[in-house]
Amino acid sequence: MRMAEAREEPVGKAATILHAARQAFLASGFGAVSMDAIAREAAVSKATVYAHFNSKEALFGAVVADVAEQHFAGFTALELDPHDIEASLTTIARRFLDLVLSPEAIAVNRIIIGEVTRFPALSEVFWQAGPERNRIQIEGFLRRAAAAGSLAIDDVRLAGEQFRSLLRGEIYLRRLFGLEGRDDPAALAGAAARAVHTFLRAFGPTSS
Amino acid sequence: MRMAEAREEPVGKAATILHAARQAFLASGFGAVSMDAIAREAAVSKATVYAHFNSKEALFGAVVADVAEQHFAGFTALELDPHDIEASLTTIARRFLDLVLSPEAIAVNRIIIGEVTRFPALSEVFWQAGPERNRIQIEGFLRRAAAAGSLAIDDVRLAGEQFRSLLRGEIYLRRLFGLEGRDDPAALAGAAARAVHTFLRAFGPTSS
DNA sequence: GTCTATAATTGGATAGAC
DNA sequence: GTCTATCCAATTATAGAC
Repeated sequence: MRMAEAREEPVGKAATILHAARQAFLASGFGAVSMDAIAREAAVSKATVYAHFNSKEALFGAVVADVAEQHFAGFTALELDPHDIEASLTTIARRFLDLVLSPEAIAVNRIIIGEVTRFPALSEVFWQAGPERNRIQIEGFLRRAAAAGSLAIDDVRLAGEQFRSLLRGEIYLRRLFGLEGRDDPAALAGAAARAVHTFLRAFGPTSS
Repeated sequence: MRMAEAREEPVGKAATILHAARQAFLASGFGAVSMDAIAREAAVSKATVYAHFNSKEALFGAVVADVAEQHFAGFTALELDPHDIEASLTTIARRFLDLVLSPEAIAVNRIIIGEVTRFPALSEVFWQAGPERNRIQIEGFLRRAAAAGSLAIDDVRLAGEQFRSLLRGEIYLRRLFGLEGRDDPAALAGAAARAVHTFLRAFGPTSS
């Protein structure tokens, strides 16, 4: 039985190459990064890169799968109290925004969107590993909250989609377009609060 | 005084080249398109392309500016009646979705997002020509509706942002990721109706 | 301005030694 | 598996004739 590999200091050439490729692709996209640059960054020869990954496309796919799997795995809403609706929604909101607005998530979104015509399959992989998981977690909570009488929801799927849409807001798009940098945590909390506020105006127990 | 140039059949080599480049870039992105391909498509030599545009980057920039300017120019909400709130919001909603979900808009979004690290300035150009215009039009209507007592809005800017976010919903993201094709108009109308419905639950005159 | 032909470079991928 | 050296195709950009 082995320990899990460290995240910061990759062990082995394959991990080193994957790590270097990840940095490079997330920073510059697919087209602007050369295999030479990746090999240089990983401090190995190009032949070694090809010994582990058959092509640039394959390496790119491995990076996307790696990022998606690792980055979105932790999102959960299981332990939240459906009776304390505002606090629970606010917690979900902050977790969601922390995740989707993180520089790494934005970078992955960018390259997948930009290369969707060249790698249509990657979108599907990413969507299942990322947004779908978030959706299921959030819908689970909304369902429990509706059952507890904390929310007046007919269509849980729709309400969940609208909640996530309110959360993303304009800031997510502006980040994708590179129009603003990293928010301070206070701004993020404010965005979460405004989305929760409006969501509760529409779906709160007293609204219908 | 000359007539405006026809849109379908570009007049002159420069326009022909721009047209061909537009088709190619929108279909495949920046990196996957070669100047050879553009010259071939435009039925001119590569030297002629370079006679009109100094570089591939410059040609790309011209395409983005052209698309942004032309595509978003027509969005307006000026003539809508703030007293017939549901109908007016629904009209805005359909126009907005028609625009932002159109294949051409999705394609432009994709290439700008994908190349944002290589062409940071293009995002700004596009944002001003597109989303900002939509925002201003929609806020103008919301302000009139709030003044008329048709909506209960404190912060017009926020309400407008949330309305647009509800409209984009999941479908906009799924389009960006290439996960679904062109909607039939009925589905689009349904998405508009659901967003308006929720918006009115939150901001309608009876809700607060 | 427009063409043909070509320069100059880059970049993905591999051969062969160790 | 790993390296050095190299091949080969594609691509941006330009020279020079008309």
